[in-house]
Amino acid sequence: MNKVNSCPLNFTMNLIGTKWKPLILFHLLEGSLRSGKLQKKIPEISNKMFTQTVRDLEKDGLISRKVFPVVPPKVKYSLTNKGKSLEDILRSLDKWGSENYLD
Amino acid sequence: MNKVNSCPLNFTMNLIGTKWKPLILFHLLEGSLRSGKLQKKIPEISNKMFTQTVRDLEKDGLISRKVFPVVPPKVKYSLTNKGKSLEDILRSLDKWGSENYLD
DNA sequence: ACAATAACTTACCATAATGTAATATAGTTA
DNA sequence: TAACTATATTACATTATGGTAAGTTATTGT
Repeated sequence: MNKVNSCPLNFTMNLIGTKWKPLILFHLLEGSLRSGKLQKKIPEISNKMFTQTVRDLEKDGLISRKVFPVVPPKVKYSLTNKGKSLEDILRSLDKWGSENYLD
Repeated sequence: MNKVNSCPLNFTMNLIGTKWKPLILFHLLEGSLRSGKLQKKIPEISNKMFTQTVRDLEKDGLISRKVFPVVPPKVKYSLTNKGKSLEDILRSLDKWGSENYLD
């Protein structure tokens, strides 16, 4: 996508304005989670989109990924400080949704 | 798109989580604007996407569209109360963008 | 009569986002 | 030795989003 940012808002939307990103960040607000548990918080997401989305978020420095060298694999995701700085926004978006769900 | 909402946040993102919607809403925060003026605030948007997006926003009750029966046409867009209720969120998103632009 | 105007609308095409299903990995347990 | 595990990857298909360029409208100014 040709990501032009005519204003800061646009920059933000290009970073988190997708179907799954805010949802994943939101579920990590309560603390770090193993990959499987995080994914189960979002039943509708496919395996592929989950991996793809957390990779994107990691690339953009919003979450961190810690791999434990065990078998079967163990991976934990958590918010970075940058990710945490979105907390108010994520909660506001969620709140707005709950207030406007019925319309 | 199959819009499933496992949490309110998802509902919100399905409503405004696109490339242009937040931008248009944002520029209407300062008051109503004629179609052409609004579009010029967002130089990168194509004619088609502009119309398509304002129609979507109108359908979802976030903006209102007033047509003046004159020639050449005159159309004004403004935020509805529902749209105005996004003000804090829009400004927060914009603020976050300006604070994280450089990274 | 004819171009200029503002706000669309349409047809057509390209790219990005998302989905499904199958497969890989390699120790642990049966 | 074969199934089980949690995590991830790959190939392939579909749907959503975005873009370009041309056409439409009806009155006003020339």
